[in-house]
Amino acid sequence: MLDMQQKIKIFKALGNETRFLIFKNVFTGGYTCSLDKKDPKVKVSPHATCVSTIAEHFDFALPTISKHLKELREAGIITMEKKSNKIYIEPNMETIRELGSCFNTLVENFDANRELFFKA
Amino acid sequence: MLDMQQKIKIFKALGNETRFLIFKNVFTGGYTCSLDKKDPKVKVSPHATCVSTIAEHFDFALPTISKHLKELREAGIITMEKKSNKIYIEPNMETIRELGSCFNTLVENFDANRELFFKA
DNA sequence: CAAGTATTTAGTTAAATGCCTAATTAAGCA
DNA sequence: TGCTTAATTAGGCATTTAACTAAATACTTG
Repeated sequence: MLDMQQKIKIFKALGNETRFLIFKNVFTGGYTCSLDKKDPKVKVSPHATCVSTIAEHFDFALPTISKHLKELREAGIITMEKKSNKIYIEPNMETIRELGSCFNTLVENFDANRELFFKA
Repeated sequence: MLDMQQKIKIFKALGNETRFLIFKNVFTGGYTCSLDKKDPKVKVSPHATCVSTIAEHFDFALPTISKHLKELREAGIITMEKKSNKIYIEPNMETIRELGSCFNTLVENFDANRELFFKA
């Protein structure tokens, strides 16, 4: 279960347009690290990408993207795994799933309480 | 459906500890506006509270709480309705529900895509 | 080991954020 | 019509954030 501080970190991470777009990119990119296109050196998930490949899609300098990725990783919504001299990045589905169920629980409980209150 | 900018606003709003706690307070408070306890003047939902009642639970000045509430309202996660000279505040379940289903859709699609990729 | 590739760290700067107090608006009541 | 209550607006200040460039680290390869 995500504790409150962790949830706040996640919201903070996604509450910035650039980071939100980076997350979207990691999540839906659907491209391998472009550096591996011609000559793949390591075996990774078909969704995995790497820092400089993500940066290609943005007008910000590489260190800026790197810092944003660090914040997304610290929030637990992406994973970054070093293989060879690159870092392969994937969404952390476990966290996304948990976050979804938090909201579901919130809605269900609220509905249940309302029903309880208004029952005959 | 929540558009991207709206989602970012929601995340930004909840990505600050004070606002997160205010939201929690609005959501789970379970108390009427304390000013109405003895002598209720208007009829509101049993969950509704008001700005100064929320502020009682925090060590921040009233204008600070007011500003935070405004941000939560602009993000669409609470509603604020003026009745008499007080403002009654409630969680906006519609937005919470939508946000939950966004994450659910994200998870489901990802799982579906993964399954598609790895199928025999 | 030198050169190249991938990424992070350090240090700087401008803008945004979060808080405060004082003043203002709005509504209800004696 | 003034007095009280509820909330917002205005203005100021300290801290944090998000960006940059330059330098450092880590790993690979000739």
